[in-house]
Amino acid sequence: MAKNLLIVESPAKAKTIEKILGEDFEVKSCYGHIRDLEKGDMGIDIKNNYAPRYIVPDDKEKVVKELKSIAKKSGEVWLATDEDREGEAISWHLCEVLGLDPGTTKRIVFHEITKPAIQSAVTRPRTVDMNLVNAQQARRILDRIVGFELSPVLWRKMSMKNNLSAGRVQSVAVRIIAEREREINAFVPVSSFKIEALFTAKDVSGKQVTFSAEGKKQATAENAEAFLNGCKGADYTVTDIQVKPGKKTPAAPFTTSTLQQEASRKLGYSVSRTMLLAQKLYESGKITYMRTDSVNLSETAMDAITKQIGGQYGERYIQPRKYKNKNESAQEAHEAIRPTYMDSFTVEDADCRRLYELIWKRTMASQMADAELEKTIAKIQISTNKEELTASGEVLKFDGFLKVYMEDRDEDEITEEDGQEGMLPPLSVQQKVPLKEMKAIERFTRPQPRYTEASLVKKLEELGIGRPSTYAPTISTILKRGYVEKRDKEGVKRDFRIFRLKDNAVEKLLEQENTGAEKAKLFPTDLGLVVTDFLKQYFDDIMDYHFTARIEEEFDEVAQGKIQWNKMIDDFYNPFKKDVDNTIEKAERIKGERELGTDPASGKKVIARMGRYGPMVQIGDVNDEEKPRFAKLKNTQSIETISYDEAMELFRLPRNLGQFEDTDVVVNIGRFGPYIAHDKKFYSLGKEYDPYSITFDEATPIIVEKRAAKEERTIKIFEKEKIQVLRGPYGPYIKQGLRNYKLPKEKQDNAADLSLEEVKAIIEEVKANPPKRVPRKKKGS
DNA sequence: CAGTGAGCGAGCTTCCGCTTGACTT
Repeated sequence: MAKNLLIVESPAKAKTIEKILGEDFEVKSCYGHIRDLEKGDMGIDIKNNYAPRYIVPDDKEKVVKELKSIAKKSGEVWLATDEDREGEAISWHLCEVLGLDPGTTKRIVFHEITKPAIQSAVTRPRTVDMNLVNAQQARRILDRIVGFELSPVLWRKMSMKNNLSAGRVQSVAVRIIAEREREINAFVPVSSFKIEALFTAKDVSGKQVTFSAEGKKQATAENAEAFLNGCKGADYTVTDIQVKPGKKTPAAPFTTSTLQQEASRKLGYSVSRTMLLAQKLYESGKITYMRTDSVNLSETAMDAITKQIGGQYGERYIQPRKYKNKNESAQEAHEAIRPTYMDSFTVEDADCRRLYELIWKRTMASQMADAELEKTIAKIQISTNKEELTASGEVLKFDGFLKVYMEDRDEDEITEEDGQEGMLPPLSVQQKVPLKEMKAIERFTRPQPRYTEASLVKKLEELGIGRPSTYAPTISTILKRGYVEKRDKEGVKRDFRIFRLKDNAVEKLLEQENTGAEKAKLFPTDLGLVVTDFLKQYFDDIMDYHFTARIEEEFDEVAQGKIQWNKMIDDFYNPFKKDVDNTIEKAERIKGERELGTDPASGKKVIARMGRYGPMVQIGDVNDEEKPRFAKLKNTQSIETISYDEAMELFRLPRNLGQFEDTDVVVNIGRFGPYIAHDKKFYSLGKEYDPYSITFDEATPIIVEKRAAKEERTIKIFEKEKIQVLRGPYGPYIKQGLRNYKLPKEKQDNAADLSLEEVKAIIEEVKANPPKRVPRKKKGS
């Protein structure tokens, strides 16, 4: 009898399942979605109730062809795609493509790749849930409409020629970054004074040790100084000691987003790097599936984990726990990310190994006992006034899960108290403690930190925007479009005041700290800011942080069969399309203009704005008789923050340094950075030169040197035909216009002897058989 | 490669969500 064909989404999964199911089944993978909306005309027949037009994309034809031929030879076809909206749709598309009846074809689901789960699934097949499929179609069609209607609006209204884009997910992601940047720009730090006293006491072994206590924060320098003066000559007495037990609880096993966050915090991996390494671990059978929003662990996994904990650390460390998802939008088609085998430790590649160890530890910790603490709080009375000081200490009584793993926190979650609590020496009530010194230290409030890739993912997940499979690609998209940049920012020095009480005298000190430094953070570009403002102005609902959550509710209703998907889309489309048409008709071109002041020389306005080639400053108006002056912003500058003085500085270019060999030497910044123009030729300036200050005497040697270097590279020139034979890093080559042509091996040695005819023949030859290139990827990765 | 800063308007770009693949300067 012919084997049955079982189709799953992932090939690695197919292999495992085939082993479990044995002889009766051949298990194949469809590699995710096999059909998508056609690109032309949105792929949707709007007038015909939004009927979708599906095609099999080029890169899926091979898979579909193979599945068709196997299906033909097989007994029954079983569909075992993931149990979520997308998985259900994939099953339906498979029916359509393979000519199966969705009403009778067997559909099975499981949340974990374990023998019992799969064997029991096979005993309870169902059929494709068309309501769920329709919810997916609605999701797909809405995203297509939003993306393919909004993007062209940007093409029309932006002067920049880049292939701009907008969408339900990416545009909100950019908005998050943009708004954080503006919060930071608008932030005014407020200072206050933290009171910190150092005392001495004997520890258990009788040795004198120092411990610290805190007082009430003082709002102003005057208050702080007065407080310290008020403590002169005081005695300090312990009045109360409280000892409280405390505990710490382990974090849930990893999902895609929490793995990305921890790998970023602990290992410094970018989101896409984490996914690449996790993919490798998954393919080599080391971990379970890495694109998941579930924190659930299978029964078999729980057994293996507790067994491992018991063997390695002892029974006391075991505490089995079931975790529940907080996230409402979670679809939980898979397990949490965990090692497939808890007793497996060999991972070859070092980067993979670090990620694997992180996953292993987190998984172990999730089933381990709480850490037990003892927290001590001592109150210390000041004899000269009513205020009191508080000393607190923490002692770990039982390490529990901390033996293995402790989750890191993001910057914005770290409070002032963190890291303060050390050990306290044994103290008793009525004990007098001698003061070493007391300080009032000025501290400033801080704005929220900029987002890292991983903290952006966290935010998106909280808002229910995007899915585990799209977090990394979304970040790539907004970086690639130039809406956002990932970079460091240097901090600035800031003075802060300290008052110190020591030996009954108060003195004032001034110290410096570094503030505002950022590493590998996401910054919006001017393009990102301007596009966000525009979309918010005209498409407020799409840009709303809760838009996705709201339509998800409607998709759920479609999935429950409460509403028709085309009705839902129709309700969305009509008002949306009106907004699109209205915007195209009425909205001005996007300029992001900002007035900076008046140019004293001409009396004309100085403005910063978006130009065709990016952010720029301009003196005068295009409608003036005299043409306006233009200058490009530097990479680190922004329309929003550039000052008048900085703008005027930019107009110092181009600078004419004087005459060399009877022609002008001009310094400017062009498309490819700073350069010297001389005698109709261009010479790039290296980083070591500043175009604003380079002198004539520095510039001329550069011209001479670069000219000589170029001559050395030139083998032969056919002036009339504008063809050059040049010496490059990979050997001699021919250059005609913008294109380069590689010389065939046998002609490389005597390139200088080439005739015009030979050169032309080579060009024709290369043109006829162009060297194969790596195909351009559609999405950044 | 390097002036520009808007627009002739040929024909093109673009979305989100599933999955992995692969050959060349």
